[in-house]
Amino acid sequence: MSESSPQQRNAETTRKRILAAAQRRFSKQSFDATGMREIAAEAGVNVALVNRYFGSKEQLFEEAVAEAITIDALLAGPQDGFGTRTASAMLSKDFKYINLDPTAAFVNSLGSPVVGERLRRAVEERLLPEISGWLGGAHADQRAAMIFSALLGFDVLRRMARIDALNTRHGPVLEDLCAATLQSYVDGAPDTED
Amino acid sequence: MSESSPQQRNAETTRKRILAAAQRRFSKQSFDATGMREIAAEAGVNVALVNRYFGSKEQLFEEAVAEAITIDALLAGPQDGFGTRTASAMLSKDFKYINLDPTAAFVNSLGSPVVGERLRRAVEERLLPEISGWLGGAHADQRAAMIFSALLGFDVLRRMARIDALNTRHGPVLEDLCAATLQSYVDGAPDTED
DNA sequence: GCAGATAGTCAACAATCGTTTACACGTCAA
DNA sequence: TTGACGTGTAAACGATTGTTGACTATCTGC
Repeated sequence: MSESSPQQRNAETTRKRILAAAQRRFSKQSFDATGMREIAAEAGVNVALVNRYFGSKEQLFEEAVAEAITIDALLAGPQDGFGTRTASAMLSKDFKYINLDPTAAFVNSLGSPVVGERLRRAVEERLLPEISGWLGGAHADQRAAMIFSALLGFDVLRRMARIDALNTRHGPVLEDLCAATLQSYVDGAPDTED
Repeated sequence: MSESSPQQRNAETTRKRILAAAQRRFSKQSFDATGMREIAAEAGVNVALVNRYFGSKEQLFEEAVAEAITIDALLAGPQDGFGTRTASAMLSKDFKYINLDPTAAFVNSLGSPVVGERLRRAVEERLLPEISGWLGGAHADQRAAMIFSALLGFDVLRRMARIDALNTRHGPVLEDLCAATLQSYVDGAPDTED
């Protein structure tokens, strides 16, 4: 391919190709795990060129995610039925609440590839069964996972990302919101035939 | 300190000291960002000894998190009021749903330090205001953050950790659970005076 | 007090990282 | 056609990584 069509020189096009490659890699691997040479190879250019256009790996990353972060699709439409609509979207095969690869761009952009499997097994084989057994009832596995997901998402934003809206000074409001959600997983097994 | 008390030799004690140091570091930094020499220094031993006791960095990590993962405290007590109780705990200053540092041990164990701030700002300054403005009403910032937290936690577990209970084949159940939660954030501003 | 085993250190390994410097190619104006 | 500028490459830099083999120090049992 690259030999038959020698790829005419164009700075702007090349820059975009590098940025797209960076977005793809950062969506699937952590910042640390992603190498400059890896990005350059995917873009079909030399490593030095990446540094030339973006200065450093950090600046490249910043530009890559800045362009990819938007949530427009989910906010299109009326507020009635948002929950149903979004829940449906969340379960769709290629769900994207931010561009490219959803949570990956946020969380997986941190993270080492080899670590994933280790943590996955610890959660799946030890933590969730514990909650699930404690819950009992129909769809206990799903409800257990939802509880852990609520804990996880909340804590990631509040403590890791230090989102101000989740600061302790808003405690009363947040407690009410969390309480209702969590209790609903404990009490309510949804009456769905599965 | 270490000169006045020459630290008598004890393999078992030293091993535990290394493991504790590893847990502390992995709780605060990513797997990649944490170096063997860093752990060894915190444990007060030579790098080579860490490899000698644990074989490799991966094995050390696995043993470190395996010991730290438990959720006992939250499951102690009746199911009535679990939501209220857990929500309260989530907001407490030193909340731990797994030992040491909560979500950090799960998510931060993936991740690069320099990346955190970049993502944090992207979410806080662009994503959340967008949702918040769309929501309107009281405590819109908190409700927006809760929505994103639900998205994040769910997607991390389902797609990154590939938790089986959240597999698409359980779609109907999960959709009901997610829908109720998400819609509650859209409709309901809790009637708390703040 | 003296082997011998165990606990721990030192130094170097090979690999990979992000980055930079020096150079070659391609294109366009004169 | 030639010079010059912008695009791209090649190669090496220094630093740091996880890991290993040879070595030293300490402790234990005789």
